[in-house]
Formats: sequence, C-alpha cells, structure tokens
Amino acid sequence: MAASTLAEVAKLAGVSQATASRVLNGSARKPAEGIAERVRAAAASLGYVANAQAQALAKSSTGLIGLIVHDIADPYFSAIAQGVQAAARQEHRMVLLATTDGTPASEKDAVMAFAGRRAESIILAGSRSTRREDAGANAELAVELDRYCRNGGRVGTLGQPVAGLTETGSVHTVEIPNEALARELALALARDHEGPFVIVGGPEGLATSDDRIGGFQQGLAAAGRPAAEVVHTGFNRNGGFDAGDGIAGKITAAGAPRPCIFACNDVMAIGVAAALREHGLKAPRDAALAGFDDIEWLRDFRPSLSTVGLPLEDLGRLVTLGAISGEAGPSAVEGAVVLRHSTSTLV
Amino acid sequence: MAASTLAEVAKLAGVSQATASRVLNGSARKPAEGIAERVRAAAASLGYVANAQAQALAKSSTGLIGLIVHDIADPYFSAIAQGVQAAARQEHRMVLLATTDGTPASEKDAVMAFAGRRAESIILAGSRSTRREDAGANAELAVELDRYCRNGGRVGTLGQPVAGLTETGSVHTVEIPNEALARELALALARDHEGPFVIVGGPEGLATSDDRIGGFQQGLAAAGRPAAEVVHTGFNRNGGFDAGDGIAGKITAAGAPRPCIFACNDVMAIGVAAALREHGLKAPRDAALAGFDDIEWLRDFRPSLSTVGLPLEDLGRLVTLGAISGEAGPSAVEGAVVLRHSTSTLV
DNA sequence: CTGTTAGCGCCTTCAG
DNA sequence: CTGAAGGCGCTAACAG
Repeated sequence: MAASTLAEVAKLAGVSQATASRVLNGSARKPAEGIAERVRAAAASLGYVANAQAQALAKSSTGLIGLIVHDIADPYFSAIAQGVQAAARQEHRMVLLATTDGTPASEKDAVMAFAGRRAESIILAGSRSTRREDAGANAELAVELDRYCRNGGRVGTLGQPVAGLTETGSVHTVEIPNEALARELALALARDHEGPFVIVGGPEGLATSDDRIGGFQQGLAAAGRPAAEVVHTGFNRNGGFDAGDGIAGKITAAGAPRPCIFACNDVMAIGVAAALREHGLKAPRDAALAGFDDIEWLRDFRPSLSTVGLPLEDLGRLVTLGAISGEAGPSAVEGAVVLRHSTSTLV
Repeated sequence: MAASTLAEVAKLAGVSQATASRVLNGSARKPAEGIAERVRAAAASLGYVANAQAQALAKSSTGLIGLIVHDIADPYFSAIAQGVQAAARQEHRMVLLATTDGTPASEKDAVMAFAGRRAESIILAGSRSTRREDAGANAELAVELDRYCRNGGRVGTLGQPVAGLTETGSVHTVEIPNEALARELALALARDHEGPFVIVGGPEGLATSDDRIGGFQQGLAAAGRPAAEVVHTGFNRNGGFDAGDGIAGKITAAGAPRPCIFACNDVMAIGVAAALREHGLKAPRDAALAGFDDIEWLRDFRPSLSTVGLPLEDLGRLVTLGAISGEAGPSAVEGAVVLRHSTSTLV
C-alpha cells in the first residue's frame, strides 16, 4: 500500500507540507487560490489519496464506527445494518462489521478489535444473553466496554442495555418494547382465539426472546387466559421448524383443540409453518400462527403472517446517530401489532 | 480515544518500548519470560489495547478489507457478506462495509474511501453496469481501481470483471456462470412447458440481469422455441411486482395461453407471484414461474420456487480469499437448476 | 536479549 | 499567509 504522500505532493507543488495539507484536507484557513490550484494539480497528477490511518493518528479521530451483529445474513440484522450504514454515511463515517456467534465472549472479542482500531462508537445490535453460563463472559464484555467508554468511546445498544456497565454516560440504548408489544399481540390474539396458546421461543436466557415470551404471557393473563406452554428452541428458522414439528404431532392427536402459536420472531414462525405443512397442516386452518419483527422479505408469504412490526432500519439509524452524537440514556422506538391472515378466524 | 500507550506500559514495566512491543504484539523474537511477565502485567493493569492505526502506519499493512455491496438488506448481498466476513475473520482481517446505490459513481466513491483507509483488498460484490450513461463513471471507477492496484491493493470481483481495468494482475474475479445456468434453466423449462415464455429482468445494462436474459434466450433457441418477450424493470421485489402486474393482465385476457415467467432473481420472482396473486392468479396453475439465486429465506415460500441455486456464502468466501492471497485471474463456482413446484405441470 | 534511533504520513502549534 | 518543527503510537533496523 505505497501510495504517494503529502510530502511528495508538496514537493511537486513547490510548497510546504503544511500548505498542501491545508488545501487538500479540510482546514479552517485556506491558502491563496493560486497556490491552492498548484497543490490540487500536483495531487491529481500523483493520484494522491490521503492516508486516513495517518490522519487518524495525528488528530486521534478515526471516523470509524463498529457494528456487531449475530448474523449478517439474518434479515433482521441486515435490515438494521442498512440503517446503521445509512446513518454512518450521512455522518461521514465508515462502518466496520463484525459478526459473532451470539455469545458475549465473541462479542467481547469484537469490542476489543474495534477498540484497537479506535472506532469512535460501537453498536451492539444483537440480543443480550442472561444465561447463567454466560455470566462470566458478560462481565468481561462489560469490563471491556467500560474501558472503551473511559477512553472516550461511545456505545450504542439495541433492545436491552448491556448489564454491568458503569460508564452509562456514554451508552445510548434504543429500547425495543418487546415486552409491551408482545403483550399487545397476546391481547389482540386472545380476542379472537378460543383455544390454547403455545409460545415458540429461543433458548432460555436470550433477552429478546425472554422479553417477548414474558410480555405475551402477561397479555394472556390480562385477557384472563391460562399461561401458554413454552417451547425453547433455536432462535432461527430451523428452531421454529423443530418446534413446529413437535407441535404438529399434538395438533393431529384426536380431539385436540386448535392452538394459537406465537413464534418469537418471524423467521421462526416461517419454520413453524414449514413444519406444519409437512404434516399436512396449515395456518390458520389448523393453528393460528403469529411471529414478531415483520421482516420485509417475508411479507409475501402465505398465509400472510400476523406479527409485530418493528422499524428495523430506523432502529439501526437511531442507535447509530445516538451513539455518534453521544447522547446518553435510552431512546425508544414504536412498533405495532399487525394482524394478517395467519391468525384469521374466518377459515 | 485516549487509551494508554505502549510507552506508558513500557515505563510502568521498566523496559523499553521495543521490548514491550515485542512481548505484546507478535514479534519473531520473544523476550525473556521474566520480563515478558512484567510487561503483560503492566499492560493488563493499564488496560492497554494496541492502536491498530499506529501499527498500520508503522508496518504499512492495515488488515482491512473493504466490501462494496448494492444493498446489504438484500438477502443476496447479505448472504455474500456473511461469506466475506467468515473468510476475513479466518484470515484475521476486519471488514469495512460500504453500500452504494448500485451506480459505478458511488462505487468509485467507496473505492476511494477504502483506498484512503488503506484497505488491503476491496471486494466488489454487485453487478457491473454496461449502460451507456454509466460509461463515464465506469471509466473513472476503473481508473480508481487501477490506481489502487498500482499502490499494492488487491481487488476481488463477483460475477463480472470490471471493464477497462489494466492492472488485471491484482484482480481476482469469481465468475458466476449466469449465462450458462440461465441457459440450462431455459432448457429444463422448455422440456415441460408448452406456452410462451416471458422474462422479467432488471434494467437494461445491468450485467447480471443481461447475462441471465441472454442465457435464457439461448436456451430457448436451443430448444427450438421462439425468443421470450422481455420486460425490463427494477431488479428487486417491487420491480417484479410491477412486471407481474402487467403480465397478469395479459394472462386473464380471453384465450391467452399459460405463460412461463422467468424472473431474473428470486426476489423479483416473489414480486411477480405477489402481483399474480392480487389478480387471483397463481403459479403454477395460471403461469409457470422461475427465479434465480435460490435465496435461503425464500425456500419456504409457496409455491416453492423453481430457480438456480448459487452458493452465495461460498462466493463471498472465495472472492475474499482470492483477493487476500492475491491470486490473479478468475476462479469459478458452480450452480444448479432446481425445479420445484412453481413450474410444475401437474397442476 | 535489550535498548536506542529512525521513521510510517499527517496535523498543528509556533515562528517568520 | 506560509514554512519549520514536533508529535500522534508503533515497528524495525541497528547498536550494545
């Protein structure tokens, strides 16, 4: 990576580095237009491209923002990433991307890598884990983030804040009202649905999943319904498929009532639908089915999926702008229950 | 971003910077274990995190790889990004992400930004444009990439190489056999399908789309069929929807034969299916429908979509490894026609 | 095996 | 308004 340097440009233009720097890279004081023109010509003829690393070192500001997601191929995260990218571009920042396996341990690694690169802010897009076995790694993650903040870094979190953080002054969290929305969804479904409820959630200890499960149960209780059975599985399409496979067996049992299945995200709901289909069952005829997120790519699925709409791209944009501007504290975003055909009673 | 520095660590440990550097950051020669321990202790107590910017400047190698996609929220690109990310992590690189609007002009901007950051390789994941009006921007893009290569950068391209590049020695292209596969698809469909063919493609001049259209027409010709009518529209879901809307009108016309619609990518095919549905039509009953890419998230769509499977994640992985290793020239990847229900004749 | 000395490319006071 | 000098944090040749 041996490009031409400012020194070369300056020499060619017959001026000092300082002058060349002032004309080429934004400086408060603009040199005389005659000189400026010479410098620009020299730069162009050499194909000069300022070394951002060196600039970053000199003014200790990198213009980098780090984005940590569980899986960039998951439409939930890629929609968020789109928003992050849009905000970053608008603010003249570049985004560094890291995907993790979802464990706080690998998130810690990503944070350290970003800290090493001196990213100005770090966005944690994935759900927090509250599993007992992750407690240690979570603590280490918090330590790393605290250190990062103490050194001047900003942190943006989506959904839940990171537990154990002390430098909360530089953390911006965009709260996703998972619990409240799941509660609303349950109330809406309880209105039309007679039979028992089943919740298909992610692994226990995945905060987003747990919040949605909890909220849904609250809603059921508020509607005077018994608590739903909860199936814990992978927080993805295949998890949903596995759970759906098991549920299908119960549905086909003689005399079983038609259940209402709440999958904790849309992708899982699709998995459930696929499993039901394999058993010759389909929503809403044999079971009502709802998801969460309202993933854009899934809107053309049939039966159209009842779900909770979340402005994913905005989420990414908001958390990024919040982190960049250094606004501490939480901001919030709105979602909305969307009832479609998969929970219809007009079969 | 004022973290503690190597100098501070060295002072605290009572050694020279060089020694501290040798123990903390990988060096060929390892200092005595006693000293090393002191240095590590000092680093830990200070929470030292090496400044990658400074390291990059000193050894002129950044460990950065730049990824340029049209739209990270598009499952086609996010699957590729996943592969790129995986390869990057394996090779201890970080990925910088840029999304463009798909025009060569904005791609040029991204290349310049990456060049400024001294990324060691740049991956261009999106289709090239051959539109007349993009000729100028394409040329500028080529100039920028050439300069980047001349300065030691590596370029990885997916699908088609960038036109007008002279520094081909440092460009690695993973070719996607769009034309051949589309041809195969046409042959397979012509076998079962009697009626006329319609192609729903992206805007004219989008290389990937044009290649698929061309290949499909070749296949039809080889099967002794008349050329298909081609509808040009947006290379995305909504484009497919618009085209499908128009086609639906013709299908419902009295006495019209059942057409076979080839949408140049899966997402467009979904749009077509949605539009047909709005007109009370559905595949395969009223029209056969095929896509391209075999996007994972769409496999649960019904009718299941006939398409051409592409190993998207591998594509990302391959182009990244190729670009990192500096292997010049093209490598290739295989795809396969997958016939599913949407083109079934057993209605 | 350790420490010293130069830079890497740029920005930014400070003089002139 | 311009030029000279020092420093950002680190690595890599040298010397000891």
